[in-house]
Amino acid sequence: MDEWYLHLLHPQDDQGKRRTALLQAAFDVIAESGFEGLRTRSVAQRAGINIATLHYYFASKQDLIEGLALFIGAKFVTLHGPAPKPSGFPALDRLRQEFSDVRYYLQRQPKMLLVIQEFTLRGKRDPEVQKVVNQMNYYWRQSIGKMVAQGVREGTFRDDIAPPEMLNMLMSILGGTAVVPHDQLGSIERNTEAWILTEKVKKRLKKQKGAKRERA
Amino acid sequence: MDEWYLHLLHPQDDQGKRRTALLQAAFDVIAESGFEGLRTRSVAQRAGINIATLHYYFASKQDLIEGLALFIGAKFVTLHGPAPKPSGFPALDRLRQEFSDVRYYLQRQPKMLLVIQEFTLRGKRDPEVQKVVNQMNYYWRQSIGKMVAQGVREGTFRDDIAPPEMLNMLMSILGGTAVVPHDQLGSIERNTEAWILTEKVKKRLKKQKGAKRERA
DNA sequence: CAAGGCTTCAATCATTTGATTGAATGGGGA
DNA sequence: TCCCCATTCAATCAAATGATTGAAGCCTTG
Repeated sequence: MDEWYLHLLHPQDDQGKRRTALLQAAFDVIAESGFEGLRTRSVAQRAGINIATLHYYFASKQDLIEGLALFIGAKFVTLHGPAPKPSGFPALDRLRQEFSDVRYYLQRQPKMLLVIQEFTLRGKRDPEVQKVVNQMNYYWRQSIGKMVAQGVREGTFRDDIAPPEMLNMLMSILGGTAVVPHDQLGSIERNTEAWILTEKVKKRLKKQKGAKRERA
Repeated sequence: MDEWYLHLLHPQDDQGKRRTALLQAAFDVIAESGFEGLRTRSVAQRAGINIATLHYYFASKQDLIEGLALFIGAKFVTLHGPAPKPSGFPALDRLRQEFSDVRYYLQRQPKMLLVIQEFTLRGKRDPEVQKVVNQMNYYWRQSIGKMVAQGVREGTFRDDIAPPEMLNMLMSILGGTAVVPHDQLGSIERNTEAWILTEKVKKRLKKQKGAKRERA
């Protein structure tokens, strides 16, 4: 996924802004009523625009949906939770960033999560949408794959598990957080760290923590 | 979740059979086109029944959907993958049964998985559907919770992780398998066992495996 | 056989929905 | 100023859609 699409998020001209307003309206409608309740009329009304004008910007409903898919894809790669405090282990920081992102989506962007799920389902019967969904998944998997490689190389992550297997486990754990009560995310994060970090790093972290408590 | 609803799956009389045929047809339509494409006409046609007759069995489309939710809830608790070979550790067998179930759904019942996801999304805006979805999740979580308790009690599962936390991890791992390439499920199962089993049990299993290889 | 009620169906209704049309609007350039 | 063209809109169309109606079919019971 390249970055050519960023203009979608920050349109320059009036034309782009109206397009974006329509996409945002479509996003809201889907978040509220799902694809099941997506009506071109509702989208136009919510954007304060005539239906015919909507069809000026998007030839058909399908066009609107595909435009929204790209819009969401662009947002997905730029939305992040707050960065964790540096721990001295870059790969661990990246892992914590992943959990921070999940937390951010669950708590601050639940609509985004909903709409992504709607698109994931629609992708099963809509090849154009599927493309974008696949890109998002690929991007995410790739990013976690790099983190695993770095963690093992650095000695932050244990090396007795083959990196692709470690990647699978992380994908499953992170992806599954959606089915777990939201207030249990901390528990999952802690246990994931306990599972993935080497003993040496865990000891080092414990020492740091002890020193911090000392100072306080 | 009780078992009073089993009549939904094995109707006795003609009336029940026609009802079930309609539900099955609705299930198929949703699997193919989602709620987005659910039309009473398609359902009736697929069941080879007149639309008015559909409305005789289900007063409204909403009625049909709620009926289908119960139907799926009933199927959910009865569908299982093949039972694993007994390992000598009951809790481990239950864990393997869980993975067997996931594998079964992914490979043999992908439609069921799709439709459950559709209902999960719809539940967000439909309280009646939400009830059934919640029941299914509760049932599943409960079942895994019992397994964890048994595993720790037996000494099959490690005891240095609080059972509720172990439950969270398992839910996340199992729930996340949907986002991982299906052929990686074996890798996840192996690593989950490696994570959850006590050293003693792992050694015992390795010895069994060695003996088996000896005999061969 | 006749009565009564459960079940089915073709036909129809009112509304919703995606899309189009042709006229109006308004700003920029010659 | 006048023209051009991109943009916007009220009005409208044809098809789709959830639901209803009234007649007919069929089985059980007396």
